[in-house]
Amino acid sequence: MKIATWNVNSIRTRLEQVINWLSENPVDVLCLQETKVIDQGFPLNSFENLGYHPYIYGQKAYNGVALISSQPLEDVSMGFCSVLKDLDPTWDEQKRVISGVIDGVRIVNLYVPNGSSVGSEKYEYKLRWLKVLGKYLQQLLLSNPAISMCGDFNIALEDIDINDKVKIENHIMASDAERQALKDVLDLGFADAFRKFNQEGGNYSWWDYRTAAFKRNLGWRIDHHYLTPVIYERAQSCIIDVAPRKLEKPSDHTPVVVEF
Amino acid sequence: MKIATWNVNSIRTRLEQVINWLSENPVDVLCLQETKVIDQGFPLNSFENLGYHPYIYGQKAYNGVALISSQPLEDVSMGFCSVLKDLDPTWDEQKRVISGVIDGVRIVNLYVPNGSSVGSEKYEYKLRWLKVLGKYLQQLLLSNPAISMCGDFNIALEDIDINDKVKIENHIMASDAERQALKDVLDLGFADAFRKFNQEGGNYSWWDYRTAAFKRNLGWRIDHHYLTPVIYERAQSCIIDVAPRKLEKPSDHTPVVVEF
DNA sequence: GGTAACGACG
DNA sequence: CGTCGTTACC
Repeated sequence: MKIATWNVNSIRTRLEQVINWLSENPVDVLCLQETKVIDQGFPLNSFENLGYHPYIYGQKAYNGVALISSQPLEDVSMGFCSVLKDLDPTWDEQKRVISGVIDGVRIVNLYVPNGSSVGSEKYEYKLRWLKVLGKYLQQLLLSNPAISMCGDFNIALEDIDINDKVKIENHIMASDAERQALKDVLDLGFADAFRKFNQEGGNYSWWDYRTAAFKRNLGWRIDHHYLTPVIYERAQSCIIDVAPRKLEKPSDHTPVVVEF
Repeated sequence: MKIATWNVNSIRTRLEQVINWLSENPVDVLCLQETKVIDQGFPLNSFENLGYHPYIYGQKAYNGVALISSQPLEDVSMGFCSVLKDLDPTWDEQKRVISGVIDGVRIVNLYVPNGSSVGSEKYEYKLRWLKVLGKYLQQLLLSNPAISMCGDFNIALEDIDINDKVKIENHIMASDAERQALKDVLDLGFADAFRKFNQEGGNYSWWDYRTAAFKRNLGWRIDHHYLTPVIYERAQSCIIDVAPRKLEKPSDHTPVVVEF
């Protein structure tokens, strides 16, 4: 099974690129982040015409996630609150979580808050959000131990996931508290699929639009696939496909594909 | 001599199309309207690299005209006021007029105000602007009887210049007062080059972006070449080149080329 | 429908 | 740098 994650930074702006990529890179599920469109504006037809089944969870201007599945998904759920019944419903105001089951595997697609800068209001929200994510996954694990979680985590777990031109010290996406919050989540039983196959630095999935970061390969590896043991054991590859980032008017992120 | 007029609706957005067109359609002078950029932002190099001499007169966001000449122009003048010394300088706040001499022929490039709707403040401005234009041309004619005036006139002089789906009655760009104001100007000795060669309707130079007007050929002929007798007599052709309007992300206007 | 400017966000 | 939302203009 092939699962791809791609923060497309607006599905409407990137539609042609996404459709082209998907045509040449068929996957079982394509997990999109930052679709940046309300559900009525999502280009469902483009994916249906390719034979895919889109499941969308969007909002105006910001955030927004989607699952583009080769076959109908089971038990699709949008947001945290449909899984965590007692959770404050404001946690679902930002559309950052969508999940569904394919061939017995639960796919969880996340757009983790960026956090703006260390110590900011948004940073605190990011940390709290990761705590909620932990509870959400605990709940999901109760009914299904086979989870493939992916998305834009907006966190580089290790220093080798970041180009060395960056002053990592207290940098957003690299601060200790963020990393620890993510590690706490992963301690539920998730392992990084990419690191099963590759121990090298210099592998990035995101390059800032500013300062010509891509041309200078000043990137970050912040888009991940995290797998629970039953899935991790059978994982065969995890590849960052840099090609889409080279196109005209690209997303700042590029797809990452895991096969298991 | 070949003179082209083209309202490009932003030279920065349309640069590639304009350069491609000019490469395949060399002219002596290309007259641009709605460049929509201040002079520091005008892509001079792109034209210079093609061997042309650009003369620009732009402003922020709106209006803006330019002469792109195959050879250096003489006696280039920007705006009304440099010709009409006693004119209120506010007439040059909107950049709509540029002129220069090539091979003894004065080229006048205009972006006539649109006028918004009949009876509006902007409509009155359009009528007053055309009166000033008349005085401007009178002054120019004193020193040179050979004038080739072109541009986006935002006026369809005859009903056959407008598709018949439009209710012409008091429509902006077709009202009696506008037509009369333009006719008063033309009475100084200008004749419509296009009508020397073509008496048919259905020939348009502008199609509204809205309502799929181009696909349905619901256009207007509002981009004109008006020639004084010495030039008009030797005119050999006047062609509307519809091709650029068929491209992706086109201007709403297409080039009109006169040869004399 | 498609320009541009501006401010917010990343 | 490059999204979006807004406003203004055509």
